[in-house]
Amino acid sequence: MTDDRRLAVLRAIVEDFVATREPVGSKALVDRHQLGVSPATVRNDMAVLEEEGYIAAPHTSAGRIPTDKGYRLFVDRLASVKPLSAAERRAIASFLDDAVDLDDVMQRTVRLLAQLTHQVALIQYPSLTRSAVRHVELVPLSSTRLLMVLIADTGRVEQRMLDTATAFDEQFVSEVRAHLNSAVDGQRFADVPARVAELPSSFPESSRSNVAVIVATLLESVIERPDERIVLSGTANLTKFGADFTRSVLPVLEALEEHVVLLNLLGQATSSDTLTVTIGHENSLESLSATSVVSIGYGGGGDALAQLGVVGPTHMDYPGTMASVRAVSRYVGRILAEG
Amino acid sequence: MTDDRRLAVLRAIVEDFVATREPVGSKALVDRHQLGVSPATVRNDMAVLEEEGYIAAPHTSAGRIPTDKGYRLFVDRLASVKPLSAAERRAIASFLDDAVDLDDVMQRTVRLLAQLTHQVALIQYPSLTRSAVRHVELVPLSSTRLLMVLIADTGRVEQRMLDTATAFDEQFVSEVRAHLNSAVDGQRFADVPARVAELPSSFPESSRSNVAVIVATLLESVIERPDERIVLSGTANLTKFGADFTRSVLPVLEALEEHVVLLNLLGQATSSDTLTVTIGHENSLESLSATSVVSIGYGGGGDALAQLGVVGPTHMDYPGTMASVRAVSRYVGRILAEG
DNA sequence: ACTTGGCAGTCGGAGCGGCTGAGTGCCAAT
DNA sequence: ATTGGCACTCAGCCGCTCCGACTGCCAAGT
Repeated sequence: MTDDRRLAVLRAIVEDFVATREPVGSKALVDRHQLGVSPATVRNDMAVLEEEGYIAAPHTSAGRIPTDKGYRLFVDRLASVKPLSAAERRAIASFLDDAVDLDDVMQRTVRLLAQLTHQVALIQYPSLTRSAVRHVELVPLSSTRLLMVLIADTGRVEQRMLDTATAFDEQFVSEVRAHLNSAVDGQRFADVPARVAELPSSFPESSRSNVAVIVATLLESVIERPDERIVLSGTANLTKFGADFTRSVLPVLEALEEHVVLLNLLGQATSSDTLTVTIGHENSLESLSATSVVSIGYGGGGDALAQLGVVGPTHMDYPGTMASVRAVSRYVGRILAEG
Repeated sequence: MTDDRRLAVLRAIVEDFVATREPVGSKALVDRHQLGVSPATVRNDMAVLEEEGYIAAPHTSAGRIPTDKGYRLFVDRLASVKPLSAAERRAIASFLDDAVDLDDVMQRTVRLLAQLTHQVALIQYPSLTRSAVRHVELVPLSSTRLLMVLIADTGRVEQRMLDTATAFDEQFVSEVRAHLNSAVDGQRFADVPARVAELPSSFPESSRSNVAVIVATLLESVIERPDERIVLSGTANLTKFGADFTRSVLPVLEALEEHVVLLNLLGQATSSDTLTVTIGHENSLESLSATSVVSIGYGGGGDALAQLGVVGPTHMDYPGTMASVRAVSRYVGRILAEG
C-alpha cells in the first residue's frame, strides 16, 4: 500500500522543515531519509499531499512546507513520543526540588520548561476553585480593620484587607476565626459559599453586620476571578521565528502580555496527562495564527489543578516539546502533592 | 556667547533623532527648529560637537546621531521636565486605585508604566529589610508540621513550611505565636534577628529545640534574598528598537529574564524622588549597551522601599519617560502608605 | 571674529538586469 | 507503480549605475 509511504514522506517533510526552517525539495528528502525510492516518485507523492492540503509550495519553484493541516496529521498520527534524556530528567528533578514556596515552584517550573523546549513557557497558578482550604487567618490591624489571609492546600495564599462598620475586640476576632475555620477547613473552595452562608446568624445581633462583612470578603476571594495568575518565561526564544519581526513577533509578544488571553489559550483545565496541541489557525486568536500551543493539566490527579504549556512557532519540534511538557507537568504535580 | 547655541543644536539633534530615528543633517535642523542661523553655521557647531564626542556620524555622508555622552549632557542639562497631561494623570489614578492587594498593585503599576512610556517597565517588590512586621502567624498542619506566614506592613506576605523535631500541641503553638508577635510586631525586618535571638531560652528545655527551628525559619525568610521579586511588562515595546533583530533585541530579552541582573540594573535603592538615568555603555552589562534605564525609588518617604523604572533604547524620549516614571512612583508610594 | 553662500567630494542605498540553480511537472520507458 | 530525462520557472544574488543627502572647506560679507 503506497498510502504508508505518503505518510512517511509527510513525516520526513515536517522533520526536515522543522530542522532547517527551509522549504524541502524531493531531492533533499531522498538524500536525508532512507525511503528507498527515487526523487521522481517522491514528487508524485508530494503532488498528492499538496492536493489534499497537507503541504504547500511558497512559490512555483521551491520546495514544500507543511500546512497547519499537515502538522495536525503529524502530531495525531506520526509523532512518536521522544523519551527524555537522562540529563533532562536529572535537570527537572534538581531544578524543581529546591523550590521553597509556591511562587518559587511556579517560577522555577516555567523557566525550566522554557529552557527544555526553547520556547515560551507558561504556567497558571493552581486554580482556587479546585483546591481546598487549609486555613483562614484573621489579623486585627486596628479597631475596625482586619487582614484576612486565606491559605490553600496547594500553598497558594490570598490576602484581603477589610474594614468593619463598628469596632470589634480581640474576643470577637478569635470567635469568628474559630467558627470560620471549623466551617471551611479542609473544604474545597467550591463548597465554601454553602458552608458559611449561615454563619452570621449564629452571632448576636450587635456583631452580625461585622461578621457579614468578613464572610462577604471571604467569598470575594474564593470566587474564581477571570484574572487567575499566570507566569511566563522564555520570551527571548521568540527570536526563533526568523527574520520578519514586526509582523510575526510583535503580535505574539502583545498577546503574551494579556494574561486573560493566555488563560483562554491554555484552555479549560482538562484532566492531567492529556496533552492538548493547538496548531496555527486552529487557534482562536488571529495574532497567533503562526504559533502552536502545547498544553496539559497538572496536579490533582484526576482533574487538574491548572494548566501549563508552551507557545511556539508552528514549525516546532512537536515530539520533543510534548515530551518535555508532559514530564514537567508530572513532576510539578508530584511536588505540589508533597508540599 | 555661542556656547549656548551649540547646546541648542545638540538638544535639537537629540530631539529630532529620537523622533525620527534617523541621522539628522544640518539642513533639516534649521528647517525644523527656529534657530535663526544658516545651515553652514550649524555645520560648524556640529563639527565642534563631534570633536568633543557628543555626536557622531554613522558614515561619511550622513547626518549625525547623538553619542551616549551626548544623551548624558542632554538629560543633565537640557531636558526640561515635561509635565504630564491631565489625561495621563487621570489614567494613573484610575488605574491604580482599583488594586485589591499587593500583587495587584505591582501588576497594575508595571503595566501602567509600560503603557505610559511605551517601553519595558519593571518594578521590584517592596524590600523586606526596609519594611516592618505586621504579623507572624503559625498554622499547625499536623503534629510535627507548621506553616509560618509572615505579613509585612507593605502587604507583602511570605510563607514557609517547617517540620519540628518532636510533636507539639495547640498550647505550644499559641504560646510561641504570642511570644513571637510581641517580640517582632511593628519592628523593622532588619531588627528582627536581634529581637528573637533570646526567644528559645525562655521556653522549657523540652520544647526549646522546636522553638529554635521556628526562629531559624523566621530568620531565613527575613534575610534579604538575592532573588527579590521583580515584575516586568511591555516587552512588546522592544520592537521599537528597529529592524536589526537578533543582534539588538535578543540580548535585551535575555537580560530581562534574569531577575538578578535586573535588580542590579535598577540599582541600589536610593532615596525616592531622585531619578537615576543610566545611558548605554554606562550600563555594566555588555548586552544592554544600546539601552538606557530610568529608575527611581518608591514608597517609604525618606529612603525608598524599592525601585521601579523602565528600560528602553538609548534613543528614548527622556523628558517624557522621566516624568512618567516619577509620577507613577509618587502615586504608588501614596497607595502603599494608605493600604 | 562670526557668519554665510558656494562648491567639490563622498558614499550609502535604491533601482535595474542578467545569471544561476534548486525544484517542479510531465512524459515515455521499464 | 516507478523511474530517468528534459524543458521550464522563478527567487535570490551579484554587480552596475545613478541619485541625492551630507559634509568640509574656502572666500566673501557683516
